[in-house]
Amino acid sequence: MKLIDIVSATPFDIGYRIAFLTNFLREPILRRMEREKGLIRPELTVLMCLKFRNGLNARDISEITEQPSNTISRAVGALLAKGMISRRDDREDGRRKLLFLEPEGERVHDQVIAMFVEAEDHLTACLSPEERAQLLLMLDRMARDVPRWQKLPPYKDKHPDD
Amino acid sequence: MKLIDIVSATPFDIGYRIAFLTNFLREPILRRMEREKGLIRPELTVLMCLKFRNGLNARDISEITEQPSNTISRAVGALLAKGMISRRDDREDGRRKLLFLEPEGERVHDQVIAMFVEAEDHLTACLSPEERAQLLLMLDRMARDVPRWQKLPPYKDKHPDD
DNA sequence: ATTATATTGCTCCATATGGAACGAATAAGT
DNA sequence: ACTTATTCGTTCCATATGGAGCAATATAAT
Repeated sequence: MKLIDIVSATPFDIGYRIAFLTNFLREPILRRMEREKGLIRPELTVLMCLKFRNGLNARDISEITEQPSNTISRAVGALLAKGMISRRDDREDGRRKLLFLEPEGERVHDQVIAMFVEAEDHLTACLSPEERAQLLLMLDRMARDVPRWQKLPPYKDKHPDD
Repeated sequence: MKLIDIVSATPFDIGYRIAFLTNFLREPILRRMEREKGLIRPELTVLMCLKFRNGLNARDISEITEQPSNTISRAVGALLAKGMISRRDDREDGRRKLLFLEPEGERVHDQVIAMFVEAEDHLTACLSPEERAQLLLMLDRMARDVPRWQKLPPYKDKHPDD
């Protein structure tokens, strides 16, 4: 018996398959990143944010990624110690410390991203180019729709105290 | 700035969006399950496996879900203590201990699944019925294709020692 | 000015999780 | 029969992670 059979038997077809794919796509790579590059997950999160926009502070990254501030704080400390990012005070607000991607950080970032790109090729190998484009459109629409339902009151429990 | 903008800027469109959706779909529910039902994730894993097929042993569940055996062992112990599952020795092999879902376990399982079903409705609200069906087909094909590339030698590192 | 409130980044602590290894039970080889 | 190898479940240990709260700084109110 395979896990996919259990997945198929559940009444949340799409969500479970998406979670299933995430598990087998992302986990091995992150595990390997931890082992070979010595980076933990929030550290990659920070690198990706800074790669996208340099000069953010820890609070920005925490809010964008919806990760706890202490998690980001730890990651920033580790990346600083490794010389992968640098930090300087914001002249306009002494509380803020601006973060910048250093060459070493960008190098490692790009290496990890390359692993994900390779995995993506495997993942989508069974799709035609048209299907792939269509899938991307649908996923993008769903992703951009997340904020609409994410902030709804927490999903109601249909059986509170049975 | 939103996280989805960073997602869009990466060269692994589909995989990242899938991981993004998984994060915002699954994490809040699992967090809530831990808080309100007192179940941790591997415990739900065990319940789902037994709901699908009663009488598995811990090793079966470990192999099906590709979770470490100690993780499953802990979850089984916790579920036994709560009376959510039961266990009896296999007459044919004294090492194996067969696991069975108890009514209390099934009740909690169904409650958690109901949360996922509700989230799935939110997730797919932006799709037409035809799109939804098509998405499901593609996701299913990709999920069933995972074993093909999963067991390939670990993804090559394109920049080993730059 | 002075007090109250908000924000930033961090540390302490509890816990979830995975890797390694171990004892018990079984199977395989000779 | 006896030794060796394998399998099952478990415990020990290291670590990643999140929640709560704290000190420093900045802003607002009076």
